[in-house]
Amino acid sequence: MRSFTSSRSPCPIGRASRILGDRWSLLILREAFLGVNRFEDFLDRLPISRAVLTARLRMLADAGVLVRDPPRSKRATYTLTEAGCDLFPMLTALRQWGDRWLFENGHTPLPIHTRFGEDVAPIMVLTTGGKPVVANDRILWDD
Amino acid sequence: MRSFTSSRSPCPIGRASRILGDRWSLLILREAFLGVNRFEDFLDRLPISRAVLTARLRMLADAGVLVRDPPRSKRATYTLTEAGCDLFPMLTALRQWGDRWLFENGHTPLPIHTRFGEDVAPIMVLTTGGKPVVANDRILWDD
DNA sequence: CTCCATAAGTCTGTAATAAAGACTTAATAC
DNA sequence: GTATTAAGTCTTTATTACAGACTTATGGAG
Repeated sequence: MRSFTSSRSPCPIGRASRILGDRWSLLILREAFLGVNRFEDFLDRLPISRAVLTARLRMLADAGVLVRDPPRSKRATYTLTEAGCDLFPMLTALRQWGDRWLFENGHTPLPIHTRFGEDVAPIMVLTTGGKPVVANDRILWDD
Repeated sequence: MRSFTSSRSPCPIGRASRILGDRWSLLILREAFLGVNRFEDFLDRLPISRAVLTARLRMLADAGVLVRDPPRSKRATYTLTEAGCDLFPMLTALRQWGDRWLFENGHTPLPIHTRFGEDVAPIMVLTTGGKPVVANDRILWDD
């Protein structure tokens, strides 16, 4: 029983929203990036019901974001695929946005250290030539 | 009647997912970035019901992503706030991800021209020193 | 090999949210 | 003022979510 058929939208955001646009997918992926990969561990860390977690993990696997191993038995692990790992820039942008706009004044995000000992810089949209692109360059959104 | 009370999660992704983690919010924002700002225009461009669109627009306004003007009468417009515009990097990252992973082989995104005549570059996560950060720098995700 | 503990998943009844579309209200054009 | 239409509400039906008990299968201990 397949719980996900991919969207046929011509728009990448339309397609992506069918995968990520629900109450749990972003949170499941956050946990996956933190290293969580077992069913019961997701269950412990998120206030989600078992049935919905089953459905979401299956959907994310069908969508190619997670891989279930072994594919056909119990006691499986769910880990990020290459496509899943590639959501890292989007999730980081979302995280930065949340830190900027969803906390009371005075909130400072927990310090983030990379293996270089440097903080993560604010994510920017740049042209190939390195010039900043802003939202009201509306042309960007032609579909 | 308020249709949204902000999340108290200590995690910015937890908070953000309460705003963006549903079937319509990302699509409404996509349209908003395209310049759509009237109720009936959103309705024409998305297969959403009137009642749900009413609720979502109110939620997005309560969340500070859109602003409704005038605030208390009909015939209003909904436009992106500064916080809403600041979702541009996240939406762009999502768009790039969708273009990379959600289309059959051979798909090339529609050419995107900025006012500089240059394409948009792939969004990267960098340290303040300009070094690339990758997903399994797991430390990044400590909450 | 058998049995046990437990991870993963299903099932059931109830509650919340969404869909479709008719109906209502109010703002603007004339 | 009246007509038009944009914005929103209401009602019914359908979908999805929830809590929690129950089932199934797997890996380990002996």
